[in-house]
Amino acid sequence: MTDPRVPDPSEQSLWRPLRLLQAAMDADIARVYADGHIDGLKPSYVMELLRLHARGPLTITELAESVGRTHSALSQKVAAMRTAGWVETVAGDDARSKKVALTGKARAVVGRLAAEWRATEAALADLEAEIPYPLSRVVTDIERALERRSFHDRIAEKLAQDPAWG
Amino acid sequence: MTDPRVPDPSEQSLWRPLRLLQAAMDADIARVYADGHIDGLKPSYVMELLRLHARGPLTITELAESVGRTHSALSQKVAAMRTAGWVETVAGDDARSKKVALTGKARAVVGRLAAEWRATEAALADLEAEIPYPLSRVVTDIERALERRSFHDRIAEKLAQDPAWG
DNA sequence: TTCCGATGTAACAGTGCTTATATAAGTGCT
DNA sequence: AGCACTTATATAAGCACTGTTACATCGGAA
Repeated sequence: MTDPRVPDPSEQSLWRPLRLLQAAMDADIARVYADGHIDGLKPSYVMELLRLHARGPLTITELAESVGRTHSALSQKVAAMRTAGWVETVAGDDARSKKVALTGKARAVVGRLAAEWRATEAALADLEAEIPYPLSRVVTDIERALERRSFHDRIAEKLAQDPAWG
Repeated sequence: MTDPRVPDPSEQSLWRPLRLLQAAMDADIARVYADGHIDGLKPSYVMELLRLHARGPLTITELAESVGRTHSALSQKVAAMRTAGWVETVAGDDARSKKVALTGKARAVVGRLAAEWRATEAALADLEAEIPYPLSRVVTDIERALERRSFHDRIAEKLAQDPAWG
């Protein structure tokens, strides 16, 4: 029952450690947010808040396009953020488009969010400096390799060579 | 309004490319499954099917423990897989525990799933060989660095140094 | 007036969990 | 045997999150 040709996902060689590492780092980032405990702020709002802070008031449509979602999805998210008191709608260029702007409450905490963000980036940069070959270079190495031949095509080729296939 | 001290997540330096890369590779793996178009097989079932194939019939509780979920969660997943015709319940060691086993239909396709899995691993191994410094070494490098000091602590330290904090 | 553009909202889909409860079967004690 | 307790599984109900489609509204432009 332990056929070596039958891979057991639990023993996965490469993909899994990478995922675990990334999940662990994500969890640590989440812990940082939790440490700072900003009351009622959902982590999923942070990106929008920082973007509004960096770019100033944006319309729903602009926000939607910047994250590749429908206006409806963003409208709902913004509505939730408004209910939670993080954003408010101000008059836009004409009366049909409104701009989403940070509230005072949001402005009071966005500095800390930005600091957390910078700290995460800085920690990552330090981590990079500490290892022999920077992660960012590996990423671009891989990206270049995948430009030459996509991951999908590589898998398909291996598959075609596998006698158990077809 | 474009304060350089205010990070805009859309311009994120390091984390984002890594996520995008991983998402792109995930999407390619999903495409491989879609190519093979095994009717009605949800990608989320693949792991369990391969595990059952590799290890033989397992109880719900064993499956639950192996993925770190409650038995209830697994019971529901197994029920769905049973409805879809991928697994059946066979008698276990005593009458209260049942073992989850692959059906003939599942056995007919699990060879292909295993081949896809192997192909993905092989493609990954080739990709590794193609880049100057293997991803797996970077992963262990980072793991070792994080053993010395956790990512959380690194971020917290950076945060403490940030005048905008507090 | 008619249409478009921007937004809001209702209804719902789907994944993947959780808690609490139900049912049944084994185990140990008296 | 009768009882309490534990183990294994099933199921009901619901939540959190995230997203979708379809429709409604309202202001501006031609």
